[in-house]
Amino acid sequence: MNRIDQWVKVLQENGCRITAPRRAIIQVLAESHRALQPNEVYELSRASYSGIGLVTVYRTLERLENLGLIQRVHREDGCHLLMPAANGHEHYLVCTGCGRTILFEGDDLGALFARIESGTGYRVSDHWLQLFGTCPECREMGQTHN
Amino acid sequence: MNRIDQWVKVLQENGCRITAPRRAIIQVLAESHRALQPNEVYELSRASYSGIGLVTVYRTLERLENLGLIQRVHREDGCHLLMPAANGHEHYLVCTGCGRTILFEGDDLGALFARIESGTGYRVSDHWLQLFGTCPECREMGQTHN
DNA sequence: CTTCTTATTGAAAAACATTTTCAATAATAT
DNA sequence: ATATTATTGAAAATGTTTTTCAATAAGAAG
Ligand SMILES: [Mn+2]
Ligand SMILES: [Mn+2]
Ligand SMILES: [Zn+2]
Ligand SMILES: [Zn+2]
Repeated sequence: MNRIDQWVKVLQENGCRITAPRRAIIQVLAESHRALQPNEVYELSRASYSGIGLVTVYRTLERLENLGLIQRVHREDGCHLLMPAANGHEHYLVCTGCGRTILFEGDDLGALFARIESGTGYRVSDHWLQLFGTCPECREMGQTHN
Repeated sequence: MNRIDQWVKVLQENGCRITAPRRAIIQVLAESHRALQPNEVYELSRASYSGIGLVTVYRTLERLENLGLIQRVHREDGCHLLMPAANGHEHYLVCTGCGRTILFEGDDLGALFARIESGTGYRVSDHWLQLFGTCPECREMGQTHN
């Protein structure tokens, strides 16, 4: 079962109606390998449903985020970019060249948390880790062009 | 030498003039233990310089950020909160109750980066790590009041 | 201290992003 | 088929950040 069908199913299970505008938005986001701004989602969605309104994009993004299907990706300039959500304990690695974003897991911060908790009196309940770097394609281009 | 004087010095060294509005803004930010929104900086600055304009706040924030004196703190809902910048390799730990933010260091992600690089072909150049939790004061209040 | 240069200021307007309102439409259950 | 009601897009409202511009004042120079 592909991601689009999964998302549609989740929406249906939560009493949402499946409409043409929503299908267009879901398709754009579910298949994107980089984080998109609301405005970009709007533009790209118009390819499959030209009559779509920007308002509907915002409303659908909110739904998808609340259902845990999409997630924010932060960047230096802003934090309103959206990507298919991570599964469980995964984090994003964002290419600073082209924006292509992949997921990774396996960070082990338990020891760090323990040390911080005993040293500061704070209790650590959540962490947010995001990596930046260069994807193979961008590095290759950089080497040949610069 | 306290932080306010340090910041003033850095500004002067970079050809900036020290004005009353700037002093007000610097004082607010340099002494804050939690991240502030531009609007909050504005309100708090009016205490020491009532005639200040919001525009000046935005302009000064940009300066301070460019000079590396303040830094953004990210939160679930937004990333436009500002704090005195970390020194070197430090990260923030934000209390989700009161917003009080402290710094820590000593995260060792080298092994993780190496594994990701060899596994994905990406090169990791930068990382953002931010922790969320509860400060001692908030935890105590939570226990007695709830 | 006085004069000069020019960075800085605040008001107002503009630009931009996001949310609310509302009547019309269409998805879904019956 | 029909009824219910979630969803839609246009328009207006809201909130945030930036730009424009003439007046001001900080700091350098004499
Ligand atoms: Mn993690
Ligand atoms: Mn680190
Ligand atoms: Zn890339
Ligand atoms: Zn707290």
